[in-house]
Amino acid sequence: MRYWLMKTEPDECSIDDALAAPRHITPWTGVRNYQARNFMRDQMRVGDGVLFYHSSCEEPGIAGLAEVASAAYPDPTQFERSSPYYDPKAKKDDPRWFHVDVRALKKTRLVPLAELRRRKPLAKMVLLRPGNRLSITPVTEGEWTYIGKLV
DNA sequence: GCCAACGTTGGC
DNA sequence: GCCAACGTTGGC
Repeated sequence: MRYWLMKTEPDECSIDDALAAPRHITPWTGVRNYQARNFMRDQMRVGDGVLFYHSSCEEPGIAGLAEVASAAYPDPTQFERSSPYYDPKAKKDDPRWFHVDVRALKKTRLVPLAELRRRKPLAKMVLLRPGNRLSITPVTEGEWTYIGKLV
């Protein structure tokens, strides 16, 4: 069992949106970064823990808890010409982008980025590394447990 | 809206 | 395979 932090823009899909979806499931489409794709495709397993993170918004931070709900499968938006995530180089028989389904479990209090930075036990979180922009980052078991008590 | 940091692209 | 130019991310 592994743990992850997944960023989403609440304007696009907030924790409330994810909880309102059928069976609380959101297909995590639109990831167009190879490292993030590889995490989903190669390392995620059904049941892995997910910190649901709001980014690019008024108050960035952890907003909820979720879990990985499927194995990785090809992202259909890469083939949709009208989609902002359309990738002309992706081929049907050789998809470039993969994603998993995420099941939202609960909304938590918003734990702001500034608070995460302040918490000594979280000092080594990948999310907090200077210059980090990855939309999916691994979380250690220690960090997961600590954050579980915070929220 | 700014801008620093980073990833990707493509010419050579 | 290098690297400059460009586009994107995301906090502020």
